[in-house]
Amino acid sequence: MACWLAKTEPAECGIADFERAPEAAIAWVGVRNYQARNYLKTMTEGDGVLVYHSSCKLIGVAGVVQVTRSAYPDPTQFDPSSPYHDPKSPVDAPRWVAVDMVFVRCLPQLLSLDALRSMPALAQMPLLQRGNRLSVMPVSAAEWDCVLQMAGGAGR
DNA sequence: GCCAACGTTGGC
DNA sequence: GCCAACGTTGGC
Repeated sequence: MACWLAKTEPAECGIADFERAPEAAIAWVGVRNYQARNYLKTMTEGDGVLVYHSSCKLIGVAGVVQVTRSAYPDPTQFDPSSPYHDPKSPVDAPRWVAVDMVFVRCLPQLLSLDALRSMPALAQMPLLQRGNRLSVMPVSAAEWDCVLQMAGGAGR
């Protein structure tokens, strides 16, 4: 199983939205960055994903979800009414992909950005690098364990 | 709302 | 293919 971290604005789609309907898969749409998209394409069913809340009051890792469907064309790219509409994406060769994810758990407490920065074991995470803007990024097994341990939970 | 960082666009 | 302009991200 591979591990990932995905950024989201909780006002739009946060861990609470997954928790609210724990049986329902949510489509992770709207990724419009090529590097992040390429990571999305390599996700497989069962992969774990740390949900990171950004652009909000409580910034940090808030929970864990799991991939239930690997990459498929992101429908919002063809929807003129969607904020993610991409008129330049060819219908016969979709530019952007989505994956489906399902709730696993909320962390007992949010792991703040400061807390993450305080851990030497996490210093290499792209998330913590200066100027980083990647919205989907790989997480090493060691980083994953570190994060969950900090959160007071079990490992993988 | 500010601003640094960085990706994308488009003219040449 | 270069590079300036522009837009977006995201913490503060």
